[in-house]
Amino acid sequence: MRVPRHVVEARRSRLTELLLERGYLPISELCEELGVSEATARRDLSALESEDRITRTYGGALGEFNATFTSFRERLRHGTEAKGGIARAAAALVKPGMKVYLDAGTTAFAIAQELRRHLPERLTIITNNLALLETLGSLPGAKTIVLGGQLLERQSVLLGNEAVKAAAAQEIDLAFLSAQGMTDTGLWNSQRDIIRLQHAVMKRACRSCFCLDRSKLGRTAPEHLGAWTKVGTLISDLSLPELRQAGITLKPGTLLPTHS
Amino acid sequence: MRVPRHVVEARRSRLTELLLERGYLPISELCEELGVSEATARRDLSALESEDRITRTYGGALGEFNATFTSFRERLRHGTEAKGGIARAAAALVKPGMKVYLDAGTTAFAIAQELRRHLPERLTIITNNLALLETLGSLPGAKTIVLGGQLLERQSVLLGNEAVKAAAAQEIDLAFLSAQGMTDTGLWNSQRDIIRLQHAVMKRACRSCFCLDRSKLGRTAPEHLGAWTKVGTLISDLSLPELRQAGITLKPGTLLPTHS
DNA sequence: TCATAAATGATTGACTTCAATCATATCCAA
DNA sequence: TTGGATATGATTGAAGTCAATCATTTATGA
Repeated sequence: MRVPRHVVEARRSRLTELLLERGYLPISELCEELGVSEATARRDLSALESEDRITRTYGGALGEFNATFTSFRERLRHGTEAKGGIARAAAALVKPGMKVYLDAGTTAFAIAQELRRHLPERLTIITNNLALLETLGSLPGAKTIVLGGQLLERQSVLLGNEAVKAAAAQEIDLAFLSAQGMTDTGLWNSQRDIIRLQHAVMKRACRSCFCLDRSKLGRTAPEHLGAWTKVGTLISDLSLPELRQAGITLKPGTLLPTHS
Repeated sequence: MRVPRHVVEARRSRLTELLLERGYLPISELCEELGVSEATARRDLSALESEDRITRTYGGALGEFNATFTSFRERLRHGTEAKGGIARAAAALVKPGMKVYLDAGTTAFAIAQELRRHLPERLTIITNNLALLETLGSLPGAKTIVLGGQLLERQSVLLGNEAVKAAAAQEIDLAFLSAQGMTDTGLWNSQRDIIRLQHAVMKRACRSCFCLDRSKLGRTAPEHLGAWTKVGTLISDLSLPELRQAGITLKPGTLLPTHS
């Protein structure tokens, strides 16, 4: 029997809420919870999936909550070859007892996963990258510090004055930073707030390593992060000749290549 | 053909890694990723499930990642009747443009969900409760600030000196706080670091509301949070006579009852 | 070295999920 | 008020999932 449109919408909202709260629900529980037949529950799931509000699985569904996280991890899987090499080279620099800063972005995520594999003792990890916390929270014997700041809706990162101020009070042995582009004039990033935080971190770090794969070469972004003279270490799958061809000359010892 | 034990363990570790990265995977993809038959994949899933390292679903499996979150949300669902009332009463105090602090714990989660339903304009939410961020990140027009601090593994909350320092720099209109127990001598909480942060928040807040349901009455915890004279507002499903019977007398106007 | 235990893949049958179809009831707009 | 559109539940057959069983292969320990 047909039912008013707003009732359908309300039920579907409730369904997404339920999935958001519970993470995963099998069809049978959805029917019970919503008081509808399986056929209707499936129809709701189809509708919501085509609006990208949930993710269907065989036998049930996942809340968008999971979708955001998996999409983030999905993004990570793409540049895997290059990013994996960069992450391994970066993680090899980390020694027991160090205080390590990890930037926003998927490269930092790859480094964190690498650290989980080969975990040095008494590590302190400092970051504002919320996507890392699920990974890092379960590291035994490691200490994780979040700088704080304002939550950026789309990206899962904290920025702003609070973040800059907190960074200025830290001691950092090794900072892994990323950027959106590199040209002959230096490094580029998308947002002024990200760059402000990166500057604050660089000022407090004994060593700053920028991690950029070859897809960033020749690209710019709205904001200029800094000239090459300010870069202490560049970890990349690019070679010195490739960089020189793009007009980038580095001081010797600056480039840390990835061996894959 | 039998295979060495360490190979099996390695594959199962890899399986949990995969699920942690992807959130959900159907059996077919698991077989492909791991290079084993369905039968073996299922056996691995059974083994890992009995060790509580993953969650099986019909047709696939979820990473423990989801399990932690759902368990948190599961916990929330239990005290629902009381907590829901408290959350509604609390959310009713929030007016447009306010800066609101939300504490650790499931009560704050309930308040955040309530705020999502009826969202005042230009809200600023300040918190160290990471479990809230997924909920709050999607609130349109609201600003979310995280204080920062050290990540506590079990609880998804940030504490320590960084948190206290950051709290001291905030302006807060309304703070919603919780505690683990209440007796005639005042409020109790489990950890010194939590209490230090709560004190710092109370010092900066125009109004501090403690949210405790009746299950907390008469219970103590390792650390004393403060005497009743310091409590500005108590939101609870308890009545004044019930409190008096437990030896607790409040200044008039302190108790904000829940009407369910 | 040998016997036992363990891991694997294939197969089977019971059970579940799913999309499509259909009849029915009710809404919504003309 | 009326006719078409739409939501719903039941049914059905195809496809998928799952646990149990069995034969085979190989690690492991005595």
